[in-house]
Amino acid sequence: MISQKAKYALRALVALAKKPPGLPVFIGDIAESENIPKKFLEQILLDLKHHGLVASRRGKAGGYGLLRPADTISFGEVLRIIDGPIAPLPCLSKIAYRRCEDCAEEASCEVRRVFAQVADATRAVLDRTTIADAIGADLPIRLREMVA
Amino acid sequence: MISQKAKYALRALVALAKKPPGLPVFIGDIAESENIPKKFLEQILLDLKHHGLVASRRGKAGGYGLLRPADTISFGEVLRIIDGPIAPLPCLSKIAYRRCEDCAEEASCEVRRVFAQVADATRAVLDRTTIADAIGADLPIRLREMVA
DNA sequence: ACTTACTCTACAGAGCCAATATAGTTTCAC
DNA sequence: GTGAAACTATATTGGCTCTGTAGAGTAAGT
Repeated sequence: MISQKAKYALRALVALAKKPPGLPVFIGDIAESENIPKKFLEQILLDLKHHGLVASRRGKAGGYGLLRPADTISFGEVLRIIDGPIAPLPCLSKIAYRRCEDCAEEASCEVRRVFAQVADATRAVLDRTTIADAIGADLPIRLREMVA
Repeated sequence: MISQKAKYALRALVALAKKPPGLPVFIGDIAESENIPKKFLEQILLDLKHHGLVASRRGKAGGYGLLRPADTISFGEVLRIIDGPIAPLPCLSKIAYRRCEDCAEEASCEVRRVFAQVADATRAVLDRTTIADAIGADLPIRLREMVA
């Protein structure tokens, strides 16, 4: 299960990507149209800003906008910012690897072997799908590459 | 991330499957060999028993054993018992569907569309892989069927 | 100046997770 | 039958995360 916060973040990015680029959008507008608590969304957008996904302008004509093209922002990147590692086990994470200290040997761990498959399958979707893909009608994503 | 509890449950089932069927195994033995807190493992096995995966015998020559053949117990089934729904969003769960009340229309939700792909890919692995598969060397699982 | 809106820190209630505690109950060996 | 070993069951704990809320502050335009 992804967190509510991650879901909000993705919905907000999708909403931003649908607007003409360049024009900043008010937090309040996104919050209202997407049904997200405004103060909570402020935190989320701030977080995304610190990671370079969006930019903001203050003042009366301020607001938020995408800093990078929508087709360069993957779902996986957003999830990692908001929720942390995508891997189902800490010993399978690429960005935050941690050994399972209760597990004898990693190489022979049957559970790990199976979840490695899950992690690969999940990453195949999340790291290849961008905000732009989500808006376009070209889903479902071809999964053939991951089988190779 | 799956819970520690689910990881313990899977490791315990794998350990049981490695033993000759019919002979009950002590909780204490599994706890020690798998490095699982014994009292915690008691809860977990009890839970699995209530769901019909394992059986127990009390008394001096008691212990736990698999109630069903290892090749009929999938990882997905265990995860659903211990951790609940596998789906990344409540509105994508088959066993515990719940509408996202903050989401306008389900059919047009871009986030949902993407995570439906994730859910399919995840289920393809977890529901096809059994405890017996995990022990055998026949991984990786062929993913071709899910592309079809 | 004044309004609007973004920025940032702090915090709080709820619920979940992992584990422990405690008190039984059953079975079998002897 | 007595006792030890082992399973059964419930309750509780401490810590943590999740989902927000509050409020003071800062910047930009008019």
